[in-house]
Amino acid sequence: MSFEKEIASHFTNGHELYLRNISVDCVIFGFHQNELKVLLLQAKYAGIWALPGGFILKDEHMDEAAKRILKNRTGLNNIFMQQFHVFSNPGRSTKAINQQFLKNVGIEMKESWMFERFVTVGYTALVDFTKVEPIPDVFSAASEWHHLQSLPEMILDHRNILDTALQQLRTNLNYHPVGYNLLPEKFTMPELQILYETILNRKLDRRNFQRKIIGTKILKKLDETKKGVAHKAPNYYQFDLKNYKRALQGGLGFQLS
Amino acid sequence: MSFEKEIASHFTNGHELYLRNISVDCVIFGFHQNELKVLLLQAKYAGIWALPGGFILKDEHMDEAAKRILKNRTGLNNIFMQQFHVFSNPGRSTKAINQQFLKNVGIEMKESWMFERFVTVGYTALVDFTKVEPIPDVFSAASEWHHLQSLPEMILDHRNILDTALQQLRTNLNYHPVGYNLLPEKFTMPELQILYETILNRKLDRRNFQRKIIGTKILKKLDETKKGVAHKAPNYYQFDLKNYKRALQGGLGFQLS
DNA sequence: TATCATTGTGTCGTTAAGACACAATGATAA
DNA sequence: TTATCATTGTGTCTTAACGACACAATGATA
Repeated sequence: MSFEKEIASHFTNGHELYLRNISVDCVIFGFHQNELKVLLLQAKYAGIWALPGGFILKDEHMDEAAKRILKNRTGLNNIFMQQFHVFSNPGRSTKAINQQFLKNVGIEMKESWMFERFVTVGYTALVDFTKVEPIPDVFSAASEWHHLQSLPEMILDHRNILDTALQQLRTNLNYHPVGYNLLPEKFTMPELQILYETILNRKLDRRNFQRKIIGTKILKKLDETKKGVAHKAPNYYQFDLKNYKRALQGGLGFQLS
Repeated sequence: MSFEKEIASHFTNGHELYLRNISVDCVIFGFHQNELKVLLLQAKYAGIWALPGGFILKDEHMDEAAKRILKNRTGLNNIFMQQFHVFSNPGRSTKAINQQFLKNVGIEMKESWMFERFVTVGYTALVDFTKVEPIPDVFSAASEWHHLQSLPEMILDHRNILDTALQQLRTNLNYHPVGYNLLPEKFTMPELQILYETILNRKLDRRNFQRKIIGTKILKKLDETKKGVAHKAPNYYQFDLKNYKRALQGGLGFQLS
């Protein structure tokens, strides 16, 4: 299908596929080494940035919709995702933006489900950005990882959604284990600590960190040290997946200073 | 407007007023003395029970919708409410139920926005049930307070919504102050403790409870004791509204054993 | 006036967490 | 070959929060 036809079809018939007035926006955080980024899409023509989002199929659980969006923008499966808040400002309509978009495509349209107001549900995900080749959606010209320190202007309340998600991500470090899919199979304690420090954007005490993480029992200590490093070789660990997944559901419950 | 006309109008034209495919369900907990109840509506004809719910007006914030629903079912204003979860099971459609309802009213209808699937956002509220004269909505024959220990069969996933809300209410005791609007202007420490014990459904240590509550600074100790009680007269307290409201936003952060 | 259930206040031990010290390690440089 | 030194592994000390518990004060009732 040509681009124009795809767009026209989406605006005229999309409401036969999707629920109306409700959308899902995903705040996909990307980590690697010591960097934390977030995936943003740049709209065609307008150039403004937005969170990857989408709609809920008529016969689809909202969680599935979030996973589908993640899969379509990153290619990743089986990533832990969580709904964290509903954003329902009455001004959440992209009517003007969408009409301008259609005009640029060369389509005239008076009415569309896409012109209506959307209540949106925010989801978070945390992935390794080196394992992702970002894929823009049909409305976007680019899909890129952005440093949290230098974010571009964003559409509607997406900046607020992002900020809320980051808060939630940080709070969740106290309740949910983090690191699986983000670190190599075998990793060292300093590597895990850097992950936490990067998310929190502050330093943690090395010794107290180790004590707390060990206390959660989500790690298995391996009989192996990292080779070829200057100075003392750190021990390798790997996640104890059984305890890790239990903690994902049940929670950890410690406090990071 | 006659009942039949009101119903017919709602099913045929309601989507001009409200957002589609999204609803709000309120879990309104009621407290008094040492009892915790929840407000449920009994559907006309079918007799099954449901949480008070409703829809979001096209130009209304979702929080306002929740407050409007609370106001309409209880008459209460200015009650602290919180969204706590989105329920989006693909099977969340009341098509069969609504068609049966219409049949009982004496209306035939093939299509309606009310037959579609709804994603619903759960809200919690906690009120004094002696200050409420429950008002059924147009679909309901009765509106009653139910003990949490003896709940009737409920529509769709409303029982699950209620259980999730109760969990959230209990967890929130550690983060948000509770009691304003539920206790008299002046109250005693044992009265406040009973509120907490009733919500948690377990006993707390009297002395440790006092220590923690005092630590939050949400109370002002009055120079007055309760009169006419057998045994030692307990002191009166009242809420320090400034600190109370600050804690409502910012959180408390203690742990009840 | 004694009783007694209840309230006000304090103490003790345990645990979790923050701050910090010191020995062990192992590649690198002298 | 040996000393250096940044980094890691492990432990201790102190403080704060909290659960368990003791005891005196109160005030209507018997």
